[in-house]
Amino acid sequence: MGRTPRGKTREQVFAFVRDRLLAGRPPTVREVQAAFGFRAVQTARAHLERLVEQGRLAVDRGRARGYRLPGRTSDAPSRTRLVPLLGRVPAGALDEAVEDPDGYLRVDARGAASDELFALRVRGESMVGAGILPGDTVIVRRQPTARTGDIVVALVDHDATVKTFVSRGDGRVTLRPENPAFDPIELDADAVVILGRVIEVRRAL
Amino acid sequence: MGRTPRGKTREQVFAFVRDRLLAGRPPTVREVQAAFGFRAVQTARAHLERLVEQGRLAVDRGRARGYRLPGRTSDAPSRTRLVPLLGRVPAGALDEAVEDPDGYLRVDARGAASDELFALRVRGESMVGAGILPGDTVIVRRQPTARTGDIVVALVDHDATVKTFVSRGDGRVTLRPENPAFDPIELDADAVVILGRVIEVRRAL
DNA sequence: TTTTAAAACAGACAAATGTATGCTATATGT
DNA sequence: ACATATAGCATACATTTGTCTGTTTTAAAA
Repeated sequence: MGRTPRGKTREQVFAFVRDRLLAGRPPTVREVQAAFGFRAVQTARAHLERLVEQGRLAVDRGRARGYRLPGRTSDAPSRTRLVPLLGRVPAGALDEAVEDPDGYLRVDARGAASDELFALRVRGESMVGAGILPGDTVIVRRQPTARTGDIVVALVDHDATVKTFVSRGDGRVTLRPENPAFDPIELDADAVVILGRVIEVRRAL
Repeated sequence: MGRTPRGKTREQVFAFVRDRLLAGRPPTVREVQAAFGFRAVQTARAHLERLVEQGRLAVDRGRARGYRLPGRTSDAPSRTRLVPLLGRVPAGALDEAVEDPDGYLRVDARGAASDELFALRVRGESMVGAGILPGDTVIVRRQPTARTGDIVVALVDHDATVKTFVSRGDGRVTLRPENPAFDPIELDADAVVILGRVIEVRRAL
């Protein structure tokens, strides 16, 4: 009946579908219909199809709950990955820890594949000088080596720890805390076990 | 034909469904069937139902793509919102700035609606003591008031700044930098313009 | 005002999808 | 070796869901 002003309902439909998709629960056409009280399925479908025409939604034709967010828009974070948040990393069993995570974070992946990333809660104050506080979450890219100055997650005494990596010329490396109250850890270069490099820090307040 | 060892296929089915759910694309029974090459729909369904019995999956009965991860909301980023990243906030025109963002971040919203949040790049070193460094991104929940100890975004001299909010008893408030090299800002309580409270800090390395 | 396109409604059909029943084969424990 | 629960197969059916055709109403443009 053309009741609402032009395009207004459409915006609300888009917001509804987008939120459902971001929540991981794609809606059916009839769920959109019900959400807006349309008395005809086709009303909901017309809105959805128009959004597809505009490129604001994508769709798997013929599939139930087939509407999607378009793969890559310039506005939206194009490639977000789900990254496992690990409670602890017992003695090198990284792969096993990844299989049973405490949860998942959504991370804007900049070139890294999903299985290359994991997240970890920071314990202790050894990195406060670098702006990494206890309870912060660090997102780590798995890699066995590092460069001087990288902040890395390394295995020390069967526990994962966050430190600044410093390669020295004499075949030894230093894991440097960024807190004068802590002492640097020195190891043989071939004895240090690096789990990965910290690529992002997050803190909820 | 009972080919695979007990429970082994089930694990793989669970991993498959879990990954699909985390990716926001719940599978149908027949998609599970196809993914594992089962020749009968019921084979896939039996696995899924068993996982539901075990409590490892939940299900919306009768709904297409109705399998879900059980309640543990920590497992799935249940409500992620797209939050506008603002380049600058010129003199209070927050609504206009939100209309023309530099981009979007995906944020796990804990109760906050999408239009209540925005993100901002931090300039200056005034908050390094709180682990907020220049270039960090702060995610802000829009609110006009704050409590003592909150880290807020406030308008000072027509520019947005991040400071710790301290309410004093005498009708004045202090915006406190967390860096001894900076001086606190004192204002009348009714003169301070608070744009919102910082709820998350992110730093890309 | 007239015209036009968008918004909404109504009913129907077909495909996708969840569900059920009965059967066979095999791994596993006793 | 035997019993048994599990894994898997085949087929059918009911519901959900995507899709289509046609009509009516109304906001916005001409």
